[in-house]
Amino acid sequence: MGRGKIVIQKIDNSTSRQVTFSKRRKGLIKKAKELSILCDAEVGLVIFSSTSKLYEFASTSMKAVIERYNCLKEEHEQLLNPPSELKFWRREAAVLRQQLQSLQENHRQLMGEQLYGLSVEDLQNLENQLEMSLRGVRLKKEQMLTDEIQELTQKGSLIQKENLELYKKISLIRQENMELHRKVYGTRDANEAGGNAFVQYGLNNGEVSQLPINLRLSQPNQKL
Amino acid sequence: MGRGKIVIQKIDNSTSRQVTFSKRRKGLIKKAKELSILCDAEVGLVIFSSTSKLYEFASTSMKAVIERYNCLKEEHEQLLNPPSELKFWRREAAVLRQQLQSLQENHRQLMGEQLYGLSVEDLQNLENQLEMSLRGVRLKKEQMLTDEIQELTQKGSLIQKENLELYKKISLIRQENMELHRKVYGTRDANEAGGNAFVQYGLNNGEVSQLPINLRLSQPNQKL
DNA sequence: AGCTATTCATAAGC
DNA sequence: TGCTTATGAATAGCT
Repeated sequence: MGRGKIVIQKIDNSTSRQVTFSKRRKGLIKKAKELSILCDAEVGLVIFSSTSKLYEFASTSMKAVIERYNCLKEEHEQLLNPPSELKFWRREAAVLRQQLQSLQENHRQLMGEQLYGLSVEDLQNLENQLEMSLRGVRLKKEQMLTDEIQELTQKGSLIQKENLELYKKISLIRQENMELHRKVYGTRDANEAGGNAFVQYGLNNGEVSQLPINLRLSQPNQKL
Repeated sequence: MGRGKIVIQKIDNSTSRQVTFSKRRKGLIKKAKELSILCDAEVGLVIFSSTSKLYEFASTSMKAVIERYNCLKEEHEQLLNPPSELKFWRREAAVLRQQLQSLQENHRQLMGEQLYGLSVEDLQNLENQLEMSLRGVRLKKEQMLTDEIQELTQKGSLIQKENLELYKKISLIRQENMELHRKVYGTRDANEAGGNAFVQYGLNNGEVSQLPINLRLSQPNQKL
């Protein structure tokens, strides 16, 4: 019924499909309504579009139709009725509460509390568990500290290298400076004005170069 | 669409109504099916005849359609039905589930697992906690062992006392026996028939009296 | 249950 | 989305 015959299969063109859906949905609901009136029938119609939009028609009310339907097919009632859903959530809460309590007791025992009901064997197991956990935690901590130390050591040695370079540069510049002095003031004493500052910076060159070694020393002593 | 136009109202003639119901019902279901196929929609259709006979069509399954329908409606109704016990229990379950998850994470860390997100400080705290727990558990275990040992020691010394009493009795009875022997057989040797049994039981009197001391010795060495 | 005249729904186009 | 129109489908009333 239309300008041309169509085959009943999914309409490829999305727009066309949307238009057809709109038209036919309207027609279907109209016919459902007519049937219910003409023939004194109770009709319920639910339509979900491909975009999940809901359209519905019910001659009485959808709730009544579904309930009547469920009454006839008593199997489903469990998940669909509000009272049974209430039951479900109550049970769910009870189960969760029990799990929580059990875990809390376990937790308290792991924290060294509430040990009254335990046998010596239970206590021994708990002790073993705690020792194992402790070992794991210590291992992890050590690993992290070791990593950090390694990183610091690397950074330290890098900085040390940089320092050495800087010292070399300073020494070069100082030499250059002294030569310039000599050229400017003749062969007289060069340590007068510009020289002092350099001497202070470069005073204890050997001491600074030992710093990275100190950093390395703290690494291997961490084990317990 | 028929030989004549009809008004949409309940058909009086029962037979005619029955016929129309049959025809239109078939048509309605056909159109519902076509809509679901053409437009990729999920459709559910329930029809109760005036004689309460059920006819149904569902593109997927009626159960799925009704569940989907209820899911959508529940979200809507939640805002309209504030004082719902259902709502309460759902929230309760959600809260409990969250608590449980939090505790589970904590628990796993206490068990030395899942330490990936923790800082060195966290790990140190965890280690301290575990050490404290371990101390508590060991203390409790020791206490129980000490108690048990004390009890055993008490029982042992009680039994030892009882033994001593028994030895005294035996010794008395033996003397009495020997005297009786003397009276019966004259001044001759008394260690012949009846005497042997007693001698075997009482042979090493001094050794038995040292047993309770052994029990006591094991008590103070338990600490670690 | 079949038939057919008639009405209706709707595909295509704008 | 709405309106129009040609056309096929649905079906009212009859047999």
